[in-house]
Amino acid sequence: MELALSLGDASKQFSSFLDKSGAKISSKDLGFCMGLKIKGDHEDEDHHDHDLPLQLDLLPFSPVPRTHHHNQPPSQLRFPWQTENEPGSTDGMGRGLDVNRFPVAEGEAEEGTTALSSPNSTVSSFQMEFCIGNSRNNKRDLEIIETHHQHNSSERASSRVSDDEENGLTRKKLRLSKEQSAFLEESFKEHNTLNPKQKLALAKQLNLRPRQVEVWFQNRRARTKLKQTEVDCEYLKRCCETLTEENRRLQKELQELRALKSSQPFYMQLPATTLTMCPSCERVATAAAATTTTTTATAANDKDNSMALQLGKTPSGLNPFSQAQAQVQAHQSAALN
DNA sequence: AACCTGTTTGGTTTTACTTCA
DNA sequence: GCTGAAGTAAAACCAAACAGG
Repeated sequence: MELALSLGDASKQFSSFLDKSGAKISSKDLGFCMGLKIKGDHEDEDHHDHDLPLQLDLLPFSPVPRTHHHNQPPSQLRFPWQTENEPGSTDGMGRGLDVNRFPVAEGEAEEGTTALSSPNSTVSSFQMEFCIGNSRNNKRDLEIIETHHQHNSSERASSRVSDDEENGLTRKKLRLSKEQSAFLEESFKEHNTLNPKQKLALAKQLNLRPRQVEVWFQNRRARTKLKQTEVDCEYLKRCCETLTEENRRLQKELQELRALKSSQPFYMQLPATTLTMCPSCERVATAAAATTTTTTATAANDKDNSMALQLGKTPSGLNPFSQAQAQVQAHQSAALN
């Protein structure tokens, strides 16, 4: 069994599949497709039907013919910012996803409604009634009276009015279908904000209220921001851990240097010329200058940080502690000779 | 008017538990 | 008594909707 998932130009990802199934697609179409090719346990047998790929097109504009949709032509949508000449656009505007179709449109395109609903969708859908009040400021004027299908998920995926729905069980919330969400998601990738025109066009295409589209984009932006915050937080956490570790290492190094200094006072009195450098020109300081610097540093014994800084400025590339050790060893061998 | 942010609401999924064959 | 399937209630999660700034 082979499973392939494609975002974007489905024609490329599934060319091998589609070649076998003979499906023709336009390379211009943008789609979200999932291909499933089942090879049965009896591949050696003559079960050709097992080799037939199954491709699910999860966006309304994905290019595979919808043979499971009563041979209806695929309903294709375009983004509001696309012109009719742009890829993905069709002249079939205005008949989009209608899982949350307005009651007005319910009757005229019921076949399409059913066809566009994924049979495997667990998404609920509702029949809505809109009672528009007088005040435009009162958001609740736009009452949604919806009743929930109490049947199985595939039935819930359609927008048909059931007997239960007529009971007037009011809900204010509905879930968008996968197709609607996917289309909004694609729209969001293009533009994470909408101008009023785009909002209206999207709402029309998806058979949603403009307010729903607006809220969806708001929530989507919030989710994006939250995710980004989490990522940033994680990054800062790692930075903090790295710096803490570095700090710990430097503290340890400093302690070792202090111990070295107290155990070998003779060598530490020697001018530490090779341990210092001029902070301005970043060259190793002269003996006199170094002496001055060293004296200063020694006088300010408490200010170990400055010493560490100086040590850290050594141009050799070795770590300061190793360099100090090397110097001590050199002095020791010189003293022995 | 549009957006952000925090909160509420409710649908869906997961989990823990019980019952039963 | 043990096991696995089936059912169920509560918890957890997530997305839609709302309110206020």
